[in-house]
Amino acid sequence: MSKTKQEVVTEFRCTEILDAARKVFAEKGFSETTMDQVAECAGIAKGTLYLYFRSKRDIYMAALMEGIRSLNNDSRRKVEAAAGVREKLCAFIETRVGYFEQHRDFFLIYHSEVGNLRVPQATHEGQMSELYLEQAQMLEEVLKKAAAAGEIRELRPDSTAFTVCDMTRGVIVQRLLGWSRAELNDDIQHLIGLIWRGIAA
Amino acid sequence: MSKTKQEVVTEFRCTEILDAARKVFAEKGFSETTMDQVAECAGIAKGTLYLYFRSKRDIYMAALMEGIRSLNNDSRRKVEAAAGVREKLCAFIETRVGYFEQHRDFFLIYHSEVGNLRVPQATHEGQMSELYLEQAQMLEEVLKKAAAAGEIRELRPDSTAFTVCDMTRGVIVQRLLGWSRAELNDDIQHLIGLIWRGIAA
DNA sequence: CAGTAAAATGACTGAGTAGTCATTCCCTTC
DNA sequence: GAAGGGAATGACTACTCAGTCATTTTACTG
Repeated sequence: MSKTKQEVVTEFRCTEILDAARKVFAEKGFSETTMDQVAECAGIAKGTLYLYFRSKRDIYMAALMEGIRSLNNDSRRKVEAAAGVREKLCAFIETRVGYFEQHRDFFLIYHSEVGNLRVPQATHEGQMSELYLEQAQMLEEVLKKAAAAGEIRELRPDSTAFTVCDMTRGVIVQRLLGWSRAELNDDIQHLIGLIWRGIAA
Repeated sequence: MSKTKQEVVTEFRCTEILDAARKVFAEKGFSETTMDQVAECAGIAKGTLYLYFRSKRDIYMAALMEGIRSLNNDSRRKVEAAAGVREKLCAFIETRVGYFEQHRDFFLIYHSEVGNLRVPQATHEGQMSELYLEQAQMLEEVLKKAAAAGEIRELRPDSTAFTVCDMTRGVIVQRLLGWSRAELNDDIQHLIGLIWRGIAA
């Protein structure tokens, strides 16, 4: 009973902290953000942060990982629900673009972290690229099956999967930086058109 | 005479510093790199750095800008020299992939900076994205002309240009992280195949 | 409405580092 | 080979900030 209550409070605080973290880290980046800023944004004292997280990096990684996990789950669900290959691809792209439009803060962290190819922190080593690879592998499976069924031509599914991910990310960046004035759906359809002709049998 | 000599020394020192900077910034990222490390890597004292550059950020941006400028020049030259559209595209991708394979340090900085969508430093504001857009615009021109000549189908040249850039960058990342075990040329050809079918008339 | 335990606080500390500048070094010139 | 001046040096300063912990606040219980 009391334990449940405690858990609820803890979860609430954690969410509060991670939301604040995403906001400020997105604005300034990891190094330029101070714990005082995170605390202020979350409306709590700095010491409190350390009741729920070990370190600054911990908060950052937690905010990042949670977002990626949630995004991957969304993507997987939508892709599985879609019927044909083209629809699955469409679902993948739409889900991701949509998710990031809804969570710009998260995208900024995500994108900047993907930009960090240098060796990650020991504790989280691998975890990040594991989650990153997960999305690509999901697509890879779709492409493999489609190729086996003759629905698309034979090509290297791994490389192609990565490329689709890259293109999707690219569209999001274009939109975020205001380089694209088109409607969201036009951007997506344009991209799908390009990909589909590229891989069609 | 003496002025020329001084200029030579200055240029030499600057090159020396920027090379060292690229190396250490690539390893650790901007914030985690100390000026002492840059100095040590360049084989000079820290104070000397400040005889040639105003600040840490100055060195970083100089290293970055010089690289981008050189890359863009290479790309433009090769693209202009190539005959047809497909060849121009090929030249673009080959040049960039090749350049980055030769300058991995630079790519790490470049890639991490492209990952920073937050507001850049006041002084260099815009300069970065200007140089970044330059490459895409070059491609855009090629695509526009090709579309007008009926060599490729009609599509949004701006968006497509960005997408090609994203895909190119993606291939480089795959190779750098060891996610691709294919030969360099296979990766490039695979990508071109994908793009060409995607945009062909 | 005490009494107590858990949660929250924020002043403080210690480590780290960008940038400075008095001093030293070295090269040129006469 | 002495004098002069510009280049190089690195100890030092002034500051920032992650993480701590003694103190205060809050919440619960009997």
